Amino acid sequence: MARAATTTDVFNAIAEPRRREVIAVLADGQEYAVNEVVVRLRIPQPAVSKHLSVLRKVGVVSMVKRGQHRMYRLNAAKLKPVHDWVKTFERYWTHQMGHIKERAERKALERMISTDSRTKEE
Amino acid sequence: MARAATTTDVFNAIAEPRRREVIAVLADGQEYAVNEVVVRLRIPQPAVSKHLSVLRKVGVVSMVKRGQHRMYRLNAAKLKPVHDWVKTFERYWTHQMGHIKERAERKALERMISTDSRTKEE
DNA sequence: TTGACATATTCTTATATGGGAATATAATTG
DNA sequence: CAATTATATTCCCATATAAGAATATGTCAA
Repeated sequence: MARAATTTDVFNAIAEPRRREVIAVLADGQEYAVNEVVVRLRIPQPAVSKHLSVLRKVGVVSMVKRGQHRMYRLNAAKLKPVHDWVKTFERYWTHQMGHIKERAERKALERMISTDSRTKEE
Repeated sequence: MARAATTTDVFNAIAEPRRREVIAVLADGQEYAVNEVVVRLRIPQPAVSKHLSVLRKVGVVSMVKRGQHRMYRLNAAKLKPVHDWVKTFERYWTHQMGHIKERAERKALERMISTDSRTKEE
């Protein structure tokens, strides 16, 4: 098997640079027609449609038909899992490293002591 | 072309679920030998080595040889770009939506007014 | 209805994976 | 040196793309 489907995993959906560009266009929370995105990003229309389609399947954007146009809107809430995940590491660049290193060293010591037993178990 | 290389793009590197699991093991900032990761995640050793290799190429982990072992350590700083990117959307789930919607509607109006001219230009 | 505009879909192709199996490389120990 | 332990690498395969071109579908306007 290759990778998890772009169409079911948000992390994968945003892994594509152009998809992030599309999201950037929608970032102000307004509705955009496909062609508006096309004009702004200078990416072929089919490509934009495809990327929007992927984003829609993951739920990162929503779409409503309006006459001749399909209006896409960002559904930022779907990005929260990514935020939550990466937020875990915030402390690594926010605080001075002092505390973290201390803790790490303490833990490393504990781990070293119980290494052999742990290696065997399960 | 397919997708941007996993080995050069952090977003892509973390798109793989198992890679995030590996990162989770290293999340406490300590050094871990490959086999420690193997035991903890119950993933075949070659797989772990490969994932670590990818993460290392992107700089998300660093490695030092120590005797028979290769110790890997998280280099969380490399995740900051992801954090910065997704942080942009924080307001969408943090604040009440009131203000955001107001702004969006105001902007939508502006845009509607200048739509035809913009569509033609460039 | 015909045409023009907006968007989606289909097909093809090149390519980048991830996994599994087997094997190679390295360092340690007896 | 031989055996063992720890890791990396290579090969092969199935598959999921992304891009580009061409075409289909849908909608509005005269």
